[in-house]
Amino acid sequence: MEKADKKASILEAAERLFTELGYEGTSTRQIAKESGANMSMINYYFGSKEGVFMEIMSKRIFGFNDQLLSISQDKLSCMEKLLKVIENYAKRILCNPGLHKMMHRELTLSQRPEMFLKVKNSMANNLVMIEQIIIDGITEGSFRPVDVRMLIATIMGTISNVAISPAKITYGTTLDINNEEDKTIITDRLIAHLKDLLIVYLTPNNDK
Amino acid sequence: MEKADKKASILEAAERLFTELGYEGTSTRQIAKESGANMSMINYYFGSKEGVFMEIMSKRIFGFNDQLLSISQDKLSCMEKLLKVIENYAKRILCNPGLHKMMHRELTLSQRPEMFLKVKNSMANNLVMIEQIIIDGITEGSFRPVDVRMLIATIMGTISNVAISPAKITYGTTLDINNEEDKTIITDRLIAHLKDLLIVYLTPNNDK
DNA sequence: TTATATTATTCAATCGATTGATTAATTTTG
DNA sequence: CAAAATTAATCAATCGATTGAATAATATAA
Repeated sequence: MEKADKKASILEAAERLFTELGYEGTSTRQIAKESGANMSMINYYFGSKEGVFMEIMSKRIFGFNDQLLSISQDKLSCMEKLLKVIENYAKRILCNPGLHKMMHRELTLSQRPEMFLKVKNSMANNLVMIEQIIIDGITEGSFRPVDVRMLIATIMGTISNVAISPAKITYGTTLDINNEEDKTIITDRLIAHLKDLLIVYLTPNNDK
Repeated sequence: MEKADKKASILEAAERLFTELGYEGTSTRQIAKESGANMSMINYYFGSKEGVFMEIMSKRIFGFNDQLLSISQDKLSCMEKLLKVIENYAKRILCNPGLHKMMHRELTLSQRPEMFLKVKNSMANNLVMIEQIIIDGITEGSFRPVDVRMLIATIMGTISNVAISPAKITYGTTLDINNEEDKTIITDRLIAHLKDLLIVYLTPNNDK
């Protein structure tokens, strides 16, 4: 096996194990076994177990932020911007729920400060961008005045909840987010719901 | 130190450590050290490390379900029921965010099936009760027809997001959920937001 | 009550197993 | 050949758990 293959297979196995069992719950021996590599190869390529973890998370988180930025600069109405950003955000999280689970766990642990900061900053980036769109909408009068931070908690919380909750709990009866076909259905349903919710909630009331 | 004290101090230290460092990230030696107990006392009282964990979670989860049931049987309108249930649910989660973090982590791990089931069932219980209230409201025409499961994801996701997200990320600038005074403010703000959101979103549109 | 038996609690010491990491030797590659 | 890649063997440290003995508390018997 060539170098690139072995390195990739370690990352692949490690990501799957970290996702399922958590960082502490995964041993380097498991990673080696599942990837078909010798234990020493982990330290040879990544320096340490934490090095593998950092590489996985860094690679995944990278690009997670830049993509949304362009949308917020498009010539669209605030509502169009908001819906588009959320759609992208939801798709990106649901296409890899395992990573989101991992990020969420890191966010609730005080074990690895460096990783905590990385995840926190990644999330904060998305937050401020969404915040700015909503504030703009309220300022120009196209949005009702609302508790912006709490609304963002609703947006991110909804997406997160769908991504994390066990199959068959969140969504109807038989859908399973781990099934590729169902995943598309769930994603569309989530986006449709968020659009409906935000349009109804943010559109100023004409009755008054 | 008397028996009850020692047993309690082990549980107390363990809960704090499990919350901060996760189950795998906490060693029995740490628990013993922080609680001032001998290591073997952990096994003497709880059988194993997992026994301590189960006891903590069981005690906390117990009662989390029954309390909401009475509300759903009160003589209230669907909207009043829904808002009351959510208020109770939010308060209960925010009064102990650490426990919620722990439950959430267990929900994303496939390490301890028994614990996973316990947490899952606890959440599912709350879910079906909220679901029934919303379905009733839609059936009798006092609620708009909506994607019920997705709306529940929004409700639970919002509360969860506020409970889990690091201080100063979710809510404004200086509020910290670990500060007892701020916690009240945040809880009230969250409840007010959810009430506003649900009333606006679920109230049938008179324009049409 | 007092002496004895039983049970519950606490302790230091240590168990075998596993952890992440390193070494030195070997193979593969260019 | 030399450099890079891979291996088996091993390291000290720590893991959760158990041991047997000592102490404290309680119950029983006289």
